[in-house]
Amino acid sequence: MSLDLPPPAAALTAASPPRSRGRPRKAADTRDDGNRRQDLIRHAARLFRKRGFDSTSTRDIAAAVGMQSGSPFYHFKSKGELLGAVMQEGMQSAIARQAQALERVGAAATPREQLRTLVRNHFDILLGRDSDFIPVMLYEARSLTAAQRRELADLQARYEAAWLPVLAALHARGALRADVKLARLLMFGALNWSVQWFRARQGATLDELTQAALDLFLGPDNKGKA
Amino acid sequence: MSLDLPPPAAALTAASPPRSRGRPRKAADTRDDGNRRQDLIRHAARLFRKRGFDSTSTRDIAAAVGMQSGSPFYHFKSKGELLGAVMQEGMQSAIARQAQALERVGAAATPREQLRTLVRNHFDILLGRDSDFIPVMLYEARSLTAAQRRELADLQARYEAAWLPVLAALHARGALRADVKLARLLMFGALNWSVQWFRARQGATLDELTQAALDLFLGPDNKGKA
DNA sequence: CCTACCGATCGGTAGG
DNA sequence: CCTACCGATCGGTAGG
Repeated sequence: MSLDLPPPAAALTAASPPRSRGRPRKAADTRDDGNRRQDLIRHAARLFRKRGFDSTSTRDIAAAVGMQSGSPFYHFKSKGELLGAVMQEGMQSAIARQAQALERVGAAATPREQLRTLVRNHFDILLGRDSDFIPVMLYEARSLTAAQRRELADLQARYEAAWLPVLAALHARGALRADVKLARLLMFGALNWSVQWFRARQGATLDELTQAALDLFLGPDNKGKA
Repeated sequence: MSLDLPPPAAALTAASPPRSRGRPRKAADTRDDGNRRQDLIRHAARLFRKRGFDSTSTRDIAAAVGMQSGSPFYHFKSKGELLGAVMQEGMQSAIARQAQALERVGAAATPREQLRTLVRNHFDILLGRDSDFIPVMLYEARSLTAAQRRELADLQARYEAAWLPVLAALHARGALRADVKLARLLMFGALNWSVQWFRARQGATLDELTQAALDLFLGPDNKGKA
């Protein structure tokens, strides 16, 4: 599948440093194998989000990481595989962060607090630091092949799985009135659409957003403070 | 701005009918001026929705209406203007349909019934018959120029204006707990995202969707039937 | 609205 | 990972 050649140590910036002469150093334990690949994924995510998959050329991406136009294809078989890598990495990170957030709040928390945790974490993934991967996944899915979509489906199902028991518990105690399945779809829409209008450093904070979403989705909290 | 030549009467289909010979009939009062232009807008909307703006070529659109590759540019100065026309037409139609729906339900209706009308109409515009225009506007806005965006902003503001007093009334009587401004953004997201997952002829109907949305957004209806 | 075309861009590749 | 390139596609235009 992938090429066998290890990537040569590359240090190419605006003012290129003097080329090392003589015999290249032997393959050390710390070869920067994945660094360039990661650079490509990260910059591709940023450009795909900003301009869309179709409007971003592989040349744009190469230039962003300081490569020549053909070089991304040393790391990825095609532009589409680079898109798939962005989404895969985004979902894996999202799942990990979601698990950590739930662990932090604890299993003894009320369903309401668990939902707050999920919503707050979701906003962070969509709008916080390094938040290009999931928006790309949400808004550029059309450019995936059927096979790529299948590969992602499993990760997405894992991410969504954490929501259903929380919503079911809220439904059982009357805090969530709508059908659980439709409620999840509508709620995800409310959150995911924030990518279109939220601007950091202007308007609401992520905490305020989270509060507004909970206020909208759940009736008043009739067991505790006002 | 636009060319002065009236478009010749064109009747080109798969099996082209015999060409009319002799002198073309004189310019009648009913010249099919706008028909071809409308055809282009309608088919462009369908293709833009299905494949996206960037992945749809002007050749695709021309072929869909039975034209040659260069002919769309007789009707539109550029591909981007065709996109703008799709969105303009979509918004004008949406505003008209929303006004009719509100008229039908009547000003004496409760805020809850007015919101139901707005939501149901919005779903119809997004997911019902001839529902390509607004999804294109929602999901291809990135391809617009700044000038086009400004032209659309006025229409969008008019469409949104109908929602705010209804939401304010619901907020005033405690049925809507969240901040009105954020609530509108979150609600629009919940509705607009349905474009991504709703499949007609499978799953819920638009009426069921509307009910679920109202259940989610508003507390229980504590003045009337259960 | 068609015919015939241009210039630019793009994804991708061979060969080192 | 770079160099040098290819073939295809695309938006758009002149001229009728």
